[in-house]
This record gives sequence, structure tokens and C-alpha cells, in this order.
Amino acid sequence: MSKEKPSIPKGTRDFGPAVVVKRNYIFGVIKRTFEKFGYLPLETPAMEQLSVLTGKYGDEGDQLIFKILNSGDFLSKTTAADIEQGSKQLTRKISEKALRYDLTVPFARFVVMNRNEISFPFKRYQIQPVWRADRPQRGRYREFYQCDADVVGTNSLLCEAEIVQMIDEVLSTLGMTDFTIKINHRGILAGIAEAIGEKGREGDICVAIDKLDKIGAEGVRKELQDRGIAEGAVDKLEPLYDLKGSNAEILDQLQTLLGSTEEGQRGLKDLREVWEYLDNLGSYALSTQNPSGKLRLQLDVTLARGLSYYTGCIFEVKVNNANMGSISGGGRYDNLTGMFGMPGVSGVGFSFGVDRIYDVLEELQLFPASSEVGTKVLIVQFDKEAERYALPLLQKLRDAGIASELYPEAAKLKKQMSYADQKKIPFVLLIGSEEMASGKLKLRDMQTGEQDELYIDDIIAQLKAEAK
RNA sequence: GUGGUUGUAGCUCAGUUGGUUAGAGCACCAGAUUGUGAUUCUGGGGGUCGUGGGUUCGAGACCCAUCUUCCACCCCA
Repeated sequence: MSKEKPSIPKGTRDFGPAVVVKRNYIFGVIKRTFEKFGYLPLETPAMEQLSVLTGKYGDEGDQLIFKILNSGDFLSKTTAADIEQGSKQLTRKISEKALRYDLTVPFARFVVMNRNEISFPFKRYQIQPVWRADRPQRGRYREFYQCDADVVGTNSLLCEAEIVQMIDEVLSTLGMTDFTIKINHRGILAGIAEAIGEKGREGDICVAIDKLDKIGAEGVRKELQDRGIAEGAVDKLEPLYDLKGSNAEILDQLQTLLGSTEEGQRGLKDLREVWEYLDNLGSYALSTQNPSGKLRLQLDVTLARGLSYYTGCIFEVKVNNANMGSISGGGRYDNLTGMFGMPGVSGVGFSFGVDRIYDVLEELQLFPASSEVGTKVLIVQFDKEAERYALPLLQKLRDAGIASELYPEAAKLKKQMSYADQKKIPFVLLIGSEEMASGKLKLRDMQTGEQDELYIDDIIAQLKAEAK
């Protein structure tokens, strides 16, 4: 026997029964919503060919990919020269597979591999864990779940509008009442860059602006200057930070500022179209008021979401009454499958951060009691004879759809009762010699402590009524 | 990847400038109560002080390494 204390790898977690039940509740709401909007599930393997993943997330991303050591004698194909050339060269020789880093690249790979079977537009959702060799922090793990929904093969902005609808529906169903869906457009950002005289520099501008919440206008100014943006340009940029008014008013202000730029025009046209779709859908996101007064759907020109592959609309969701980063985000990308040699497929997608949503629901105490499944009734037994008597009743309860268990041995009553107590089983059924003689069983309500003597059919009826 | 931080019972934490046998609350187990949990009373079990080295007559405390936790960057969900 080893004395070694068991442990799990850094940045990973066990989920106990109570946590899994709550997580499944969140997954359930998300799945039902995705399916209601015509998205179908997809699953891909935990591991991909390393070559499929490398180069897709930038140099930094490549370092964060968990590589899988080749099985067998993984050194057999390497030479001393390989080792001398360093870890990059060596990695290719000793590792051919890697753990999935996100769900988007495997999705693109799937689309390309199955292009002839798929009918476009192709709408899929995917809820699976991904792995990153990142340094963990609160809300950041090395293994975590992503819930992606993407549609590829159409340019229609209806998809963008429906993303807003799905986000609104999922979060509302989960009981959140104060959240803001921020929306922006890469065209707007490009237009801004052009309008302030820094055409083509929107990448640098985005990275800096994205930090506005965190480091403030002064910090952003410094970061922009470090990145080589002219001071005059920054002066022109800053008024955009706090554009006032409704979304329509902001759009009008942007029209005068960016109307002359081609990219800005494209962004404004797209955004107006999204709003028109939402309007005609009768979107709750347009009509619902947040208690904090912040708009439910907010055009925010400072939303940048890194640089990555987004080319059109971009989204991000912030919960206003909880201390948490964005819990959902996404956007449109023009050329997702281009990396696998299939150009010209436009797509738009977004993702929920389940771990963060969990923390928010916990913080705001929004998990409903009904999300906690569990045994409804425990049959307590006194001896072998009572056990035999109880077995058909147990089956009858289960046939009636009532989650029930029989304590598997004739332990002390105290032990059996406290088992029910700790497992939060709301009812206990006591079967002893008196009960067997009369056929009337004692049903104890563990919350009130009240006990009734009832026939089994009445008990089933009562428990079923209770379940509603 | 850079800089910092944390680790003592199942959990939350005390533990004096290094000095007997490392404590508390909660939790757990048993009894008070052989047909009744959660409340009450009484008793009990449980710690190689994250791990490995080092300094010292003596280390939970000091030094080094390593793992882990959390935080700020980087980046991201």
C-alpha cells in the first residue's frame, strides 16, 4: 500500500453530487434554448491531432495547448540533433495528439471533413470540456466547460439577432434580472481607427480600449501611446468613450462621425439591420428594463474582444449585480474554415461560460429548489420480514415515478433516520410489525415532523401531488 | 511565461522573539433514548503541522527546493 496522499492536477476540480445537479440544471436550460432555436448537438473527441490545433491560437495559444506524449517508446524516432534544436522541434517528434483547446477549431475541422454531408446553413451547439495549460486563478481553470452555438454558411444578420434572443432567454430563464448584452462591430472599430487618422491600426486600438473598464481613460491613453498611436488621434478617440443616449441616438452620432469611412458604414448598416430584426421579433431584450437602469441591449463602441478572428458583430454579456467578468461572448467570423482549406464560409457564434454562470447564480441565490433532484422517500426497515414486505411497495413507488429507496439493511432506526436527514430526503416511510399487520404505513414528513398512518395508494397519491 | 501570496484535524481557523504531550468551533462516532432525524446533555476518535532537504541541544515557527492555493500582469472563459 502506498502512503501517497491522493490529489488532482492543478487547475482541475471534482464536482460532487450537489454541484453536478446544479450544473446540469444550467446545461439543461442552455440546451433547451439552443434546440428551440434550431441548433443541434455535436460532440468531438477530447483529443485532436496536434497539427490541427497548432498555429490556430497564436504563439501564446500554442504554448497553452496540452500535448499528449506518444505512447510506447516516444524517444525512438528522436535523435540527439532533435534535442539540440530545442523543445519546439522535439515536441513534433514526441507528441502527435493534444487535448482540445476550444470548441471552435474542432467544429471548423468537423465542417471541413463533412462538407459534403452537411446542408448549409449548419447550426450546431456543443457542450464539452476544454483544456488549457494556463496558470489558474479564480474563475480560470485548466479544465473547464464551454457551451458554444455557431451557425456557418450564411451571412444573414438574423443569426446575430437570434444570438441576442438566445442570450436573453437563457439568462432570464435562469432567473437573472440585471444583465447587459453589449454589442459592437469590427467595422465600427475599423471606422473609428480611420476617422481618427490611424487607419489599419484598429488591432492596437482594440487591445487598449478593451481595458477601459480596468485601467481607465488615462491608462488606455498610455497604452495607446506605447503602441505608437499619435496623441492627436487619442484626443479624437476619447469622446467616444461616453457616447450618451439611446442606442438609436448613439447610432446617429456614429453616423456623422464614421459615415465617410467604408468600414464604419458597413458596421452601422449591419447594426441597424440587427436592430430591425430584433424589433420585428418583438425582442424582450429591447423592451425589458434592468433594475439598475442599464440597458438590456447596449451598443458599446469600446467593446473590442481582443483581435482574434472576428470580422463583424461582436457580443459580450455582463451581469450588473454580481462581481464577475463576462459570462458570454461571441461574434461573426468570415473565414473560420479557411485554415483547413475551405474558404468563403461565413459564420457567427457565441459561447456561455458555465463556471462563471454557476458562481453568479450561487452569489445571487438563484438556484431554484426544483433544480435539486434527489430521493423523495426513504423506506425504513426493522427486520428481514419488513424488508420482504417493503420490496413490492418500493417497486410500486418507483413505477409511480417517485424517487425512492429502501435502506439496504436493518440498521438502527436512528442511523436510518439520520441518513434521510443528511440526504435531505423529505419523507420517510416506516414499516414494522404494526404496520404490516394493519397495512397502514407511517409516513413521516421530515420537515414538520408530522406522521400520518396511510395505505400505500394514498401515500403514492400524496407524494405525487407533492411533486407538483 | 513574469512577480507576489497561501498551506496546521473532514471544514473554518488559533498557535507569543524557536522551548514539555500542537488547540478551539463546527463536523464525525458512541451513549443518555432497543420504534424516530434535525434541537439538548455526556463521553470518544482523529494531525509524520503540504512534501523533501538544511540550520539548531531543540523547528509548526528560521533558510533552500518543490507541489498546491489565491492575487496582479500576459492572455482568456
